[in-house]
Parts: sequence; structure tokens; C-alpha cells
Amino acid sequence: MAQALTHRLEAFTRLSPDDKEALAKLSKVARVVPPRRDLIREGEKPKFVHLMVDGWACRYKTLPDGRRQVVAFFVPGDFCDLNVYVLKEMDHSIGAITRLSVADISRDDMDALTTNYPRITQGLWWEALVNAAIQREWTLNIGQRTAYERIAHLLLELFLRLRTVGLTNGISCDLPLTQTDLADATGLTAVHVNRTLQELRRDGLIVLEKRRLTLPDIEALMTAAMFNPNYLHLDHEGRYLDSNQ
Amino acid sequence: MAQALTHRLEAFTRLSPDDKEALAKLSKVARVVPPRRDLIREGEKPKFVHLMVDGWACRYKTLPDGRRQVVAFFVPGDFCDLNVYVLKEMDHSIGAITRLSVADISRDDMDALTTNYPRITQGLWWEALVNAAIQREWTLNIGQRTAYERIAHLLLELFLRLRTVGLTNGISCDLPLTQTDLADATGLTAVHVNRTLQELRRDGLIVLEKRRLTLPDIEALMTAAMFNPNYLHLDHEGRYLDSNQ
DNA sequence: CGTAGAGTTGATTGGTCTCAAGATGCGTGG
DNA sequence: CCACGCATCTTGAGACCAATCAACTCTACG
Repeated sequence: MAQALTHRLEAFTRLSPDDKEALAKLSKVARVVPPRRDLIREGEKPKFVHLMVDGWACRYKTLPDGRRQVVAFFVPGDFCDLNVYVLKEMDHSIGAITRLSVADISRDDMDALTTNYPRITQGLWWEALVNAAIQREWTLNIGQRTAYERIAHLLLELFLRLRTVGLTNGISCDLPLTQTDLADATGLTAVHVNRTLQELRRDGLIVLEKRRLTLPDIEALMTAAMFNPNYLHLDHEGRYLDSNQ
Repeated sequence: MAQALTHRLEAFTRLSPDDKEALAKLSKVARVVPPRRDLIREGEKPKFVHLMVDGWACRYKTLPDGRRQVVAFFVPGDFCDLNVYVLKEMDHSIGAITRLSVADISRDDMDALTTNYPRITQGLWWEALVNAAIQREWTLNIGQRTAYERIAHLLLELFLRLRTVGLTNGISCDLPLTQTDLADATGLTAVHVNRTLQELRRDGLIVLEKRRLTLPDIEALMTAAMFNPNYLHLDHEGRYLDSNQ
């Protein structure tokens, strides 16, 4: 857990002890945010790059009439918006889901990091490109997949992302999202998410209770979701999907 | 037209004559792609950053059963995927919509550009962040807006993006998309797009015929679409939305 | 002219939403 | 330790938005 980011970047590249130490320093300055509290709101001036050290968060946008769309979930090791501070104001909000440990990284610290650690810079590029790819996949997910496929796909993605940072236990992982969170992320209503989860359970594709998710047959779930893991780009240095942890 | 990218980056920052010359050189090497031809396909190894010099293209993903989602439209001055070459393979395809003039920029050329022209580098960062913001807005659009709002929103976005690169004439612009393209981008069927466009016409919000779009009442359209232009981040250096050319 | 892509229309179906009520779980304070 | 309150989850019935299927028209173009 402590070094989710290192874990994550190593899915892409090899890091030197020096690199790892530099990353470890980032996590050390983390502050704690209580659950369901916003880290930053739409309209505010972005000042820091955020690194999720522990806990879950989400990026969301809202419409004037209250409709809400979660556009991304953040899990430990996720970085958000390399270089945001070039923008004048945030076009979305970021909110904690669980109790959160987050490092606020200043522009100067980021600049120092990227000029002194080329492998990390490479890694952060990869991170940014993967995040963009995830956002595109979400567009596909919401635009084309049925409710059933959509939820299956989201759960799979989250599971695999947690696995790359070492936060799974075999076929299980924590999933602190409410059905309302899942609804806001998939463009469905909470009621329909509820019914669809029941279908997935009935079909033996998921076990989800007490904020814990188990995937008894990941292959079948991937088929049901039409899940193609290529967009997570986990295979750069010979690390493959089925190399569990 | 010739210098859409310069036009676009100046929505964000001031460029020196040197900067502009460097950008002009990029456009000069453009090659021509016929309409409806793919530039690059999912699974291929990305080798170049693409700069759209003239014409329209789209980024799209498909599901095994043929469902297709357009996840982005590219108009002149758009850059795609700064630094893609760090990825092993494409997770999506890019296809020309019209006859296209596109510059393939090598890794070396990109590196040279970013080390020698700091303002351009800044500009490209802004460009990348805006593209990410657009992708998020699409997620919101497809996830939460009704068909009517959704199409209104997309048309508005495209119009405003064309305006920042000087490709509008007052309240009109070219729109070479078919109703099927619009359908694939909005997660609707072509039939429903057709009916919804008729509604928008009936309400006097758009005129769309012969691949030409006119927005007679942009304010009303923005209200109908719940359009908030903040995500386009066009206001960095005092350039505002209503400062039409 | 003949063909193909694009746009249009109508009738019907169906996936998802809405509204409303009830059940379950859990932290908190008396 | 129980009672309460509140968020979360669950269930049912009905309505509606958008999909589906199937013509048909229009236009561009070779």
C-alpha cells in the first residue's frame, strides 16, 4: 500500500533505488481528507498535482439541475493531472470517497522531479496517457455498452487497476463505492444499478457485499463485459495481466 | 486555415515570431489522407504525433460485435496524443472524415520542439489538458444529458472549437459529419439523431443543411444544452468567448 | 440513368427511469 | 445496551425515451 505509485510505474518501467526514494518522499507529505469531502471544486484555481497515497477519490462534474457524472475514480498510486496548474480554473471537482491520504505536489516539486529523474518523467507520461485512455474507454462504456456490460466492465477495470498496485487478494478486493457512486459513474440510476448487480450475482460473475468485491470467474466476466485490457497498457515491460500481483 | 495550430495556441499564450515559424514548419510536411481512410488502427505501434492541418478526423473505438463509439473529433489545429510513442500499441483507431491534411511528427522532432521552444511546450501542455477536459465533458454529455441536450452540446462545442481556429463565418461553420457520425459520437442511433436534429431545427436553435451549420441563437442553444464553456479553457490570456475573431 | 450513401418517416419494442415504499445496516447518544 | 436516525440497499408498478426494423426519398456522382 505504502508505495502504490512505485508499484504502478513499475508496471511500465524499471525504477532505480534513487527513483524509488524520490517517489517515496512524495508520499511522505500526504495529508488526510475525511470521506465525502471535496479536495478541490470546479471554478477554483488548481495549485497542486495530487497523488493518491491511500483511499479512494473521484473526479466528477455536475449540471446546473443537479445531475452528476463521475468521470474518473482514483485509487492509490493514481496521479491526477500532471501540469494542471497551467489552467486558470478547474472544470470539475475532485472528492474523497473514503478517508483519503493525498499528497499535494507543488509546481516546483514537480519540475524538480521531472528534471532530475528521467525514468520517473517517462513513467508519469505513461501514467497520463493511460489515464486518458481510461477516460476514452469510459466514453465507449457509457456510449455503447448495456447496463449489464457497463457495470461488469467498470468493476473489472477497478479490480485490475487495484491489482497493478498490489491491492487485491487473489480474486478479491475492497470496493468502497456505494451503488449511487456506481450509478453516477455509469450514467445509470441507483435503482437500475441495484437490479443489474443482482443479475451479475445471479449469473455467478461477481460477489459484492460489505464493500468487498470478489470475481469468481474473471474470464467469464471479461467476456460478458467485452473487456479488452489493452487500454490499461500494462504490458510494457513484460508484465502481463495474468501475472497476479 | 493554414495556421490553425498557431491560432489555437494563441488562445492560450502569446507566441514569438520564432515560435510561429517553428509551428509553420510542422504544417509544411503534411501529407494528404483521403476521406474515410484510417490514419492508424487499434493494435498498431504508434510512431508519430499527428497534427491536423486541414480537414476533419475522429478517434474511435469498436466493440467485438461492431458497436462503434467516436470518442473525439479532430479539427484543424488539433494535436493528438503528445508522447503517444511511449505506448506499445494503440488502444483505438484514428480515421479521416473528410479529405485530410495531416503532419506526422517524429519523436525526435517533438523533442527538439519542446527543448527549443518553451512557450510552445507550455502551449502543448495546455492543448493536452484541454483535450483531456473535452474527453471528460463527453463522458458527462453521454452519461447525463438527454439526446436533445447531447446533440446541442456537441454542435456547440464543435462550433466554438472551430471559432478558436478561425474556421467560422459569423454564426456559421462547415460541419462535414454525417448523422451516423453524430450518432456514433453521442451514443445514439442515427434514426434518433435525425429526429432530434429536426426538433432542434423546429425550435429555431440550429440550421443544418448541406454540411453547413448555422447557430441563429447561440445563447438559447447554450441554455438548452446546459453548455458551460469553461472546459475549453479559452480565457487564459484575456481571450473571451464572445470576442468573435 | 443507375447505384449507393445519406437522410427521413412510421410502427413497435424494450431498456432504463421514475416514483414510492419498505428493509437493512450501522453509528451515535441517551 | 437499546433506541433512534440516516444512509444504503431493495422491491414493485408504470411511464417514457430511445432502439429496432423496415420502408421510402433524396442527392451526388460515375
